[in-house]
Amino acid sequence: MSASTKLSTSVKALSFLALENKPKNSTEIADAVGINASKLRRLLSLLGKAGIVKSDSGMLGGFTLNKPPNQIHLQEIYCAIEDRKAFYLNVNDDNSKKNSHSQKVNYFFLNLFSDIQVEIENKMTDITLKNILDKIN
Amino acid sequence: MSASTKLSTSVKALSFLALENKPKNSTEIADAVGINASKLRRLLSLLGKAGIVKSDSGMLGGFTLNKPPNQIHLQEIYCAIEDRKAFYLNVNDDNSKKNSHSQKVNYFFLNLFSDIQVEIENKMTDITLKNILDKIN
DNA sequence: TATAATTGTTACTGTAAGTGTAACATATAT
DNA sequence: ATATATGTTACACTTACAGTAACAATTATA
Repeated sequence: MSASTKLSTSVKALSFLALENKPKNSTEIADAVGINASKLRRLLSLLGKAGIVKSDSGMLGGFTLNKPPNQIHLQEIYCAIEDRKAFYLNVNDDNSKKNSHSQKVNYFFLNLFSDIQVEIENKMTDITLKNILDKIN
Repeated sequence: MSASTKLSTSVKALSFLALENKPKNSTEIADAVGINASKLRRLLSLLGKAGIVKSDSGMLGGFTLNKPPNQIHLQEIYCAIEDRKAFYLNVNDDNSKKNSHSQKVNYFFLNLFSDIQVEIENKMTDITLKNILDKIN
């Protein structure tokens, strides 16, 4: 899954949990979201480690939100599921010697891409799960 | 090659042409940029179709810039080498039924990603090859 | 005209990455 | 005990990608 697909899938799952407001197992969530249950558990496991969802094993187990939707920011969802910076953009610097022209162009783009990433992160920090729920209902 | 790598590779090649200011064949450019010549020709071919470089076959052939560096915008380089919108971000909408919750979340993200893309495009429209050359020298 | 050098495109091969599923150890309520 | 969860690993399958090579078409030059 691409980073952006992971993000939208996570939000689908989280908003489902927000609306249901009781423990839901991976099969139920997977059905609602339209994704394989095993794959979803891998995603929810990451969200759990970040403290966004709570999970319980056993017969009455399942997943629930670990905090209210207005305290869950898009940015933290992204950071939970992706180790790289938001929407990482890369340059090819394999063959560039020190101080070469190639390397300087690389630096230019790394700076540019870094600026873009900061803007994206700022945008995502301003959006909470509650914002999204309000908007789509 | 990822979209962002294609872009930086293209700029490396174009800035090499700008500095040399005479026809250069694919082997020379490829050596300077650190990429396979055949691969580079595929990229330059796209830049040629967009009118950014001029190419000539034959013994005295090669590639030259088709307009001055201050008239070559990052945005048009990107459009030449990539058919999709700048840094396309996708959502998974395979299993979403009409008006379903899933689909609404998809729409939310499509809008968000579209906003981000517009911002990136604006940023790239403001940057010319000459800007880059001035900055890195 | 023959030749050498070049672009533009296609094809191919090996490798890496991604997808979807299954399996199973661990945990827990009844 | 048993049934039902999660969390993680493994695996087969497919897709995508990278790098290279090959070659027709084009063009200057002897």
